[in-house]
Amino acid sequence: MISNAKVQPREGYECRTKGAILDAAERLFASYGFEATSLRTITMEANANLGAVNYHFKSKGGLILAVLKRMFEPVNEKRLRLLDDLEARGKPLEIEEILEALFRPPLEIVNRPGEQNWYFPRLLAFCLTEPGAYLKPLIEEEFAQKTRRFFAALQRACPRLTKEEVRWRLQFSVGAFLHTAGNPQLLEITSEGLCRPGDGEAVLGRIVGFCAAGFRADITSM
Amino acid sequence: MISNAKVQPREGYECRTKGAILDAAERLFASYGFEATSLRTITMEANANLGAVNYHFKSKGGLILAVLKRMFEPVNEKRLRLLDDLEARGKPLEIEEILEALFRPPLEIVNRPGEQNWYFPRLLAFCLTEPGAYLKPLIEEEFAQKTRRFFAALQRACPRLTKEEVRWRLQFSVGAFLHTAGNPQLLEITSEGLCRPGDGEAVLGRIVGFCAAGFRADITSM
DNA sequence: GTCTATACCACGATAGAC
DNA sequence: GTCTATCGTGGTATAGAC
Repeated sequence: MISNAKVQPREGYECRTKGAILDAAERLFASYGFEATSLRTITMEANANLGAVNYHFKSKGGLILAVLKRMFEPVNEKRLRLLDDLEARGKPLEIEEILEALFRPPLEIVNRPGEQNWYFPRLLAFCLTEPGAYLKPLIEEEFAQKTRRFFAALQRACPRLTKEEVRWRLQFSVGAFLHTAGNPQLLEITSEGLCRPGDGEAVLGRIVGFCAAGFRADITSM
Repeated sequence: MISNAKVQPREGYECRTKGAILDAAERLFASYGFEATSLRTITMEANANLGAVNYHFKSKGGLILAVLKRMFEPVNEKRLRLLDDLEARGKPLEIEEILEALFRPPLEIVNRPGEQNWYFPRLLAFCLTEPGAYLKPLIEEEFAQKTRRFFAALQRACPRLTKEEVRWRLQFSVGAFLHTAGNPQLLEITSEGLCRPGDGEAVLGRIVGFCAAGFRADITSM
């Protein structure tokens, strides 16, 4: 309570440690997974001390959360920007356009050439099946809120469907996307080489087409 | 090499240990996840010794594999039996019928009343995003092979699509299913209570309808 | 406020006795 | 087949240096 001025790092100490840990963690998590990457490896790679993790991120779960958050923020921003652009035109949105705005940003990161970002939706898919409760705040903050606008846009694009029905189909679409983009190497195995996820643009077109058809369907069996 | 006869458990020692460990592991994995469940907890619950795990299953990964395999086998058998029944009728199969044969058995397990099997597709989804390589053999053996017949059936039901295109759409469908059935509690959060996955039959109808429409779509954007 | 050193306990694996 | 003892490594908590 006495002094919270002068919270700058002292001379010789910068807050570069925090960033270095984040960088190393992101790279290592992506290569070996959360569990297989130890804090000791991360801090060694980052030229930092083991205790610094606990100081900056409280726990390993906190570090994972910070890494994921830093990765997802720009993607979600881009998604909303694309949706803004669509809505700024003034005319009604096509289902395909909405889905493309939703799926293109993460796929673009994966297919950015020369970088090892293929793992991005993989982490996303992984964090959505992670049993630990420590990811819940991230999911709520970064996703539940952001997808709300896409949900609303889809409702407007599907006036014949109930709100509930639209939400179900959004759920199916996200699942189709994650399971495909999130496990490229798994897809190659199970499809026995038939599906090559390399060409992001083609994958995007396929998914969008598939899901849009699902949104347009009249489902009678209920 | 000398004697592999007489591999019966010694007097006072039975091989009930193996089964007890499997039972306890299945229950605990489902509740707390693979990582958060320790071998010590499992063996304590099973009234067995820590070392017994290593003896019977070689490693924790081996135990996980054995648990999953025991869970998935009856489901995959039922899937193929349903497909057999359809094909035995002699007339061409509808896309909806094939998808239902694929998705009903796992959903039935989840919705079996009075048992705590809600986690079944959860484990399935989890094991498909698990970074560790130790699940690959299971995936190949239990899934890649079994889905081959469903793939073939879908090809026959969609004569206008190329082999590759059918395989992509099967991938999307599986993703839609897993992401929905695999994380019921997550769905309730992100949909803000709008989607209640409780009624398995309704969910099945929705997913099947959604995916079947996707299979019927003419996707021009490629 | 930032970082270091260090100790602690739980975990998975293994070797060897019974 | 089963059990015990022990090892190396992991995440975490803390006291104290700068």
